Amino acid sequence: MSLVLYNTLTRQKEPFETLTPGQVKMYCCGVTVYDYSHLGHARCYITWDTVRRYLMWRGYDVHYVQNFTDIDDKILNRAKNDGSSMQTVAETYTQAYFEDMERLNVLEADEYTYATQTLDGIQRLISELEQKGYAYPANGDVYYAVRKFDGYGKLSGRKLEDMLAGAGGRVATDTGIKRDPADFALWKGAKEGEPFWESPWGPGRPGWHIECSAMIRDRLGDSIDIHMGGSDLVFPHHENEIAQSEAATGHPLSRYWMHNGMVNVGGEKMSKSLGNFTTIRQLLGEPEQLIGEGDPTVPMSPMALRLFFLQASYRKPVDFTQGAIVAAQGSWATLNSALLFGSKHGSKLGWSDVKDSDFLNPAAMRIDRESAQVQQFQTAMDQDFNTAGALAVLFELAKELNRAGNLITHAGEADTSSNILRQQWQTLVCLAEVLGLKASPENSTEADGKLSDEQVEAMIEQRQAARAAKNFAESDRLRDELQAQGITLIDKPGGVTEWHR
RNA sequence: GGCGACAUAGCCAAGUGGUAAGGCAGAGGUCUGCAAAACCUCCAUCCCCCGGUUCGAAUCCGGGUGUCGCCUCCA
Repeated sequence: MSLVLYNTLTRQKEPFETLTPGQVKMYCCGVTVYDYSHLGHARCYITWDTVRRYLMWRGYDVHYVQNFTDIDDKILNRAKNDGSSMQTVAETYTQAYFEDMERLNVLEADEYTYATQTLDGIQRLISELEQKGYAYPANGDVYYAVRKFDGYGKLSGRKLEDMLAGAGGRVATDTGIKRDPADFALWKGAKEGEPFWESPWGPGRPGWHIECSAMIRDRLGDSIDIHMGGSDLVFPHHENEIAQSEAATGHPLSRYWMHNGMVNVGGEKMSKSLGNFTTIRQLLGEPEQLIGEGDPTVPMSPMALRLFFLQASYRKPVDFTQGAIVAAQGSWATLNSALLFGSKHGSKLGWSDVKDSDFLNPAAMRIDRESAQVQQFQTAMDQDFNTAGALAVLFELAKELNRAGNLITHAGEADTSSNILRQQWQTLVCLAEVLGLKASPENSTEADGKLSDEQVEAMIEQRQAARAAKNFAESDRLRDELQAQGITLIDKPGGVTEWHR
């Protein structure tokens, strides 16, 4: 049984074979840091974080590199608007990106690269392309001569002739400088007042596509295993990367190319240019705000957002709607309460290690890799990272654990043995970890520390008295008041009322 | 105009030849002063439409219809 993944380059699923056995070199196209990240970015980096986590779980030694585009016209424009500098804008939104990703439980890359720190590599690569006849200077710019590269179009499956035929007037505008309208800039000469770097072609800044080619070469070598990014990058960005890198090195840039589907709103792609985007922090609330989950100003928890994306196939577009938020929140509540099973019921089940520091640490858990659940999980994930199929395993475990937990709470004991529950719980925690899902703290514990047990008991007594006097309005009022504090009452036969937070 | 993707229950969604996973929501029952909680049970004769191949198709082939993406910055 082996891992199979969909390769955009060949348009089919292929068995995963690395260049070096047991090692994976992967590169992900990062963000251009000129604004807060939106849900499209969230999906992208959650997707590749999950792929990375799964490859690690499968035993691969993974080296994951991601870039920040911190030289770009949009950053420049933003700086002009804000009366700021390109560097300040870039640093602000790079920091914001890290904050957002941390909340979404996206692991940090092994290495981050920045265009501003790759100028040498970029210039070396452009020089090389120039020497080999793939690049030519013009008016202070340097362009890549697309027609010199035989494989141009192999990733996106298009022919130059087709593209130009249908593109209308859009590509014809700057033909005065370019030799061919499809040629793209490797280096852009600086205009008056723009930041610049010195180069053999005069002061200027790198084009967008060249930085990825240079960074990959610098950090990972001529060929890598997986290159990934949003499906909107297939053309021209990734196509151009291939043209640049392969013309220079003579080796395939990447063995596999993977692309995630877009996030849609009302059936249309979420994007900056359409203005229909929701930023991650708009949806989740500002990161510095510490708000209880019951607070209506926080409509979605980070893990629910992550789960929302994982419930769909990473390659298909997803529609982001209010209904989707609600459904994902509900789904997450189910998984979350099961993930908390150990902390909540472990001591009642006689687990002696509940207080150990590693009790909740999946890395310290020994689960049975041969168990039916783990095998089902792996079979799903091996099939091009079928996270939706994998989640079915988690939900089955979660439903059983929640049922057992409810029995413990309401009946005093579960009808499943402590050992089996422990195995199920640890399996759930470990598999959830592979998908980057981790328990959020119980919503009531912190927020409702105001009421002591004694106060609760006192109120229950008052309510019992009201009930005895058939003053149900008063008894219901007391129940509601307690419920508002996160305390649930359970009336049992015989006039006994139990409660839990 | 060129290239490509998708169409499965109220909603989301897995499944690529062997008779429809899972989630959300919903319904009924037990219980209850009511409500809530809990537990039990139910929820696609069918996979956009029309043909074809096959013992057998949501799954393969042909033809439609619809939606979306890329071809300009984009995750």
